[in-house]
Amino acid sequence: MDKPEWLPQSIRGSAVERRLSAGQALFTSCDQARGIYEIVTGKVRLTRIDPEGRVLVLGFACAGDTVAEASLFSTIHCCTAVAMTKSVVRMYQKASVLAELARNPRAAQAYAALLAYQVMDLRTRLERRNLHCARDRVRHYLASASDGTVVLPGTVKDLAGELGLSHEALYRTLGHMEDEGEIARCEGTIRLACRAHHLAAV
Amino acid sequence: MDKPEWLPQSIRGSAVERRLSAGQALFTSCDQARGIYEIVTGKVRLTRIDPEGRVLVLGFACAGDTVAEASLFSTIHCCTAVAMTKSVVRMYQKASVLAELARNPRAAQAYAALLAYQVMDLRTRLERRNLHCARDRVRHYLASASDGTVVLPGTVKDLAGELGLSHEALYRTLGHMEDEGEIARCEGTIRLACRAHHLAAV
DNA sequence: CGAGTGATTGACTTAGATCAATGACCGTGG
DNA sequence: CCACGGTCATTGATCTAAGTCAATCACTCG
Repeated sequence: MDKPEWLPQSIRGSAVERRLSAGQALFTSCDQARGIYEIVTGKVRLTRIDPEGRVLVLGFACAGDTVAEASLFSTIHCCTAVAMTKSVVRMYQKASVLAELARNPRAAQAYAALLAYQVMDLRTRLERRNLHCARDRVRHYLASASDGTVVLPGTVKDLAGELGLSHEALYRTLGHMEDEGEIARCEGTIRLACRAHHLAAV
Repeated sequence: MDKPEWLPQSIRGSAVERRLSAGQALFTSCDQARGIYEIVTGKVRLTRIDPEGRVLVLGFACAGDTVAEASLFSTIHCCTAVAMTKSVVRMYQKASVLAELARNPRAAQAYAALLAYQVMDLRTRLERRNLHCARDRVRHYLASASDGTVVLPGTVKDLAGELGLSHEALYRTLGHMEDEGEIARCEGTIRLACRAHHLAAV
């Protein structure tokens, strides 16, 4: 889910490559956690399926990202990873990563920093779920974009899962926000209109 | 938020103690993160206030727990910690903790494990927010109790914040579940009724 | 003994879930 | 090369669970 700078070159050699076709699962919820994965090429979607059958999007991993970092200390995976496109991944055995972390304090600290970042990110997402109005959730999501432009990592439907909205509700909300000039959409990207323009439209 | 077994005895000495009265803030959102805190006695509530002014309960820390572990890699706190009762806390300077982690691989690994656990916990909470029906969220929350009995760490109102419900909705839901025999409540604890009994009531 | 807060219940309103239908697009296999 | 099945994007209509406003009672803390 984030840059694997913390993975020292030294254990790269022990990794096993695996290729996936679009739609193929890398691992699914409750599978044995055998190690962590680095995405070499392609894109992987992380999800959980709730008891109701609803999809919770946990995130996306692109080339260079690692997934299942937190599974290092767990025997099973708690989410499902599915390749969105034809992808190549590298698996690092749990044992060798743990050994490396024990040996290399710099790597251990970088790994801890990565996890700390994820904790903060998850808290932000939890905070977003606390907003009751669909539009506020979208605004909160867009607020993370420093330059006012967000490139959607997945489909709009995926975004709906991430925001905890039905896809219909999200389509409508985006539509309204566009009508009112608050945002502009174009090919999988959303641009926040400058404040002045938006205020003018209201 | 969790047991500080990872805090090596060696840096305990450098800690600074501070005492708080009930309702007093240990730190608030956007404060400079100076270190991590261990709760010696008392109880602390971690919250975030969303843009709407709504309270998101991030968790509670009791004697022995540490808070703000993830702030070790951040310059500011992203949440607010308020003492729920008269409390005593110990602060460990950021620099000395980081130095210790760099020196002591065992501590670093334990710290990483703690963060990994938090990541999984947060994902579970996010998953809970994906449930749309109040009752399902309550069930999901209670499901984490292995023995079917949950001792509420805070007030029912706090639980409402944790579950992302208005307190009224939660009171009503708990009331209905109790009426139907699905749960039993007593002095801040909730007991899941045995399945047979519940089914009989329906 | 008031002030403040939690717990609880009632009445009303609404945002969003749900069900449903349509058009666009895409990869695939005959 | 094209028909077909699948998914995404979009919009409409309907319904309901939960939010909001409001009032009351119990309790605790100076």
